[in-house]
Amino acid sequence: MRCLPHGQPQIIRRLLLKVQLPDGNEIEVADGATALDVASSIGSGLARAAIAGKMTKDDRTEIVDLQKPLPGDCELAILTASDEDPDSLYVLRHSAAHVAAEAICKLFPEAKLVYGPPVENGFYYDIELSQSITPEDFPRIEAEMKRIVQEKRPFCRHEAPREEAMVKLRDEGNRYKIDNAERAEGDKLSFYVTGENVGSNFEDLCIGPHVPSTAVIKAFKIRQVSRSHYRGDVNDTPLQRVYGTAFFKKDSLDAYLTQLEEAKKRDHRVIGRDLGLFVMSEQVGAGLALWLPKGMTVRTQLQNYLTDEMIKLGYELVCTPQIGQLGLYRTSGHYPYYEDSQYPAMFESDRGKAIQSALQLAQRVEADRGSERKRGEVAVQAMISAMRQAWGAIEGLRDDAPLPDTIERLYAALASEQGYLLRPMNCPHHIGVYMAHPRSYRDLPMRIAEFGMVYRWEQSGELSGMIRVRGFTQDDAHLFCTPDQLAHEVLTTVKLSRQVLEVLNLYDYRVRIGLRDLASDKYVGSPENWAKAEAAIHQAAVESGMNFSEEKGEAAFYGPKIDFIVKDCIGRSWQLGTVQVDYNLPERFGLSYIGPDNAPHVPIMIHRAPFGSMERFVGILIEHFAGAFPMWLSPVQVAVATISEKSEAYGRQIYDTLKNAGLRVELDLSSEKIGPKKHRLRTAKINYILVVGEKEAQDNLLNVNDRDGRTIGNMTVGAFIGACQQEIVSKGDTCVGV
RNA sequence: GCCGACAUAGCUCAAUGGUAGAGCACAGCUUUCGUAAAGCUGAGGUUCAGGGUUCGACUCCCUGUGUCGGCUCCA
Repeated sequence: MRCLPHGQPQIIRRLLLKVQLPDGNEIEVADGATALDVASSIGSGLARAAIAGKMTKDDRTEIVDLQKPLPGDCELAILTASDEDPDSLYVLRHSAAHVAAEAICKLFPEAKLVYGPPVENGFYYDIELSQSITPEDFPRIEAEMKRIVQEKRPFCRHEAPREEAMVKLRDEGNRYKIDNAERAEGDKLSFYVTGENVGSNFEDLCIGPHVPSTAVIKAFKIRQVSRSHYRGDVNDTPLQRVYGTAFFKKDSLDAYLTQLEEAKKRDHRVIGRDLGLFVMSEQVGAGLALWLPKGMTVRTQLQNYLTDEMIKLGYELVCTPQIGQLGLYRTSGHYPYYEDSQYPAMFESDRGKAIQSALQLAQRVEADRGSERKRGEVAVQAMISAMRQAWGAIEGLRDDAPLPDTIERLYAALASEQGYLLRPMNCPHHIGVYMAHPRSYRDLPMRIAEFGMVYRWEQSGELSGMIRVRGFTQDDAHLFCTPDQLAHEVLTTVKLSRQVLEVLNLYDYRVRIGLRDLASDKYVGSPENWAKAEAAIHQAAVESGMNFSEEKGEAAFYGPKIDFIVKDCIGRSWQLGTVQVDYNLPERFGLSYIGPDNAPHVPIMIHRAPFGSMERFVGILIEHFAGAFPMWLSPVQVAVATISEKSEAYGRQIYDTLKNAGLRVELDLSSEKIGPKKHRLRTAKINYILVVGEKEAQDNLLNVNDRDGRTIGNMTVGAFIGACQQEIVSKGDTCVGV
């Protein structure tokens, strides 16, 4: 028994901690025990495999170092060196980031470390370094990392009181670390040394946790280097961001890298070109897709499907133009608030065009400094005086005013100029449809739909194939309803959105409720309206039974929304379908219906687009199916390939029969051998390839092959057509077989 | 928009300041072929556009356009 200094027997208040394990068992360990102690008490094998603990106490879960004493009774899971466990990988990759940073610092002594977190599929480290790191440097970095790993150095945590630590950081003089430390919470700061030798081994300010030793980091790869800015601020210091990944096992790394290679082959930009689905033309303009006939076939099938479903649900189709008067968008709030995100307005009068030009010049000059700015200001003044001579003075505009005032006056002058805007959204036009007649509550809900093309001036760096474009087609509809009808209509639209994803086998989506950010001023409408709209959206999400996350600041400017988000083949997330509840635009446009009380009421609008954008949706779909569309969507469903010229007549006869049966069919009479012919047709992702030669002609049969290389067998034409029709109706089942 | 890289035949890529080339695809011919690539021949180029340096530019410099990877943004 330990004794107190006074020699009195110690009264032991607490000897044991209760630790609940994932299997439900509870074990007791000594006070001060660590996750490693718990692992050891369960088994030495587990202790060897352990890399961290996942501890829950007071409903808070955190991942902790193996060596950290447990704070009291808790739940604890031991994280082991498993590539299957995202938590284990998270810790591993955090540690790998430290090793990468050490390697980079050794090779580039000038490098200043900024921030190096684990991310979804690996880690990155932001570094300030004037010299560019290039892919040619990656093998050197990896070799240096390998050396560090082979030294089997432990990760050792050190804590210091905040003030003491800050002194040390200031001595080091790395502004980023000082900044990070200042933003860290708590009265202590922690550091991790990669090794046992404080002072000589690599050390980084870090909250942890880390794996016990570099030896655990068995498989890693530096993959990419790119640019970023400190704290994401483009005006702050430019940094180099080195991306890497790490796994516990080499096989897992290899599998991951192979998967990335495979994913690249699914890229819709490559498949879209190879299969002749769409092109992007430099002559037409960035972000403006040209749908080729085969791509348009896919799109038309999707549109027909959705249209049929909408008609069943009581929607009606409308068609509206792609531009509209500026006044419309002033009322809606799109113009000039979102001016930067729109194609420039087309002003009608010379005066309007001149003011627009002067404003654009003034805005550009405002960003300049020094003599360049002085020259610019002179040019702006010259434009203004020329305008005065031509059309008279612009109200409030003085020659000697500072540039910001001039910009404000030009803006004000532009506000009364007439012109047109390429529409960024369809809703104002659909509101025009609503306003075509007086409406009664008996007309509601009114559901109007249009595959409407809209144009947005996306930043040039954002454009990406069909997935992020400047001109796109929304499968847009607007529902106008009474408050009583709202909940039911929102729920129905949510169901429709899920239905279209799932009919295409797209189950891997997440649902996000976008709410208003109270701190932002980008929203229109009253807090009461917002509260009602957000409640309606929330209720629909709950009733639909989906898992969802709620995110502030993701609402549309007129209302909250439910977004369906999917990933492309290289892991980027994109919004597809959306459902939005809007109390505000009806108010802004003064919409009304006559209620049963014979008084006017303001309807509520629902904006919804299950595909979102046809361009983006088809892009994602190309990647999802790797170009091998289910038969109902395929641009070419069947190919007839003749063995030789001797079978040409029979081939033509089969082709005509299939075409008359409504199948999309291609005839290949070329003089190649059947091997290369099949190869070409399979590469074109045609669902079924019918080989026809003298034998088939004699027996009046088809030799049916699929695009995966399987020979299905011989069938009669009638049986084949029947199976195809069945497969088309099923929207995804395989029905052709013998 | 910012940072960086890139732009050569339809596609993938060569050509280091001195006559722009290959494979695949395409066209013609030969072959009439039985299930993952037959042979020969041919055509195809304002080397993204415009300007500059140079005796001479695909190559070096500037500007613009576009593409890619990030950042930032996405009503």
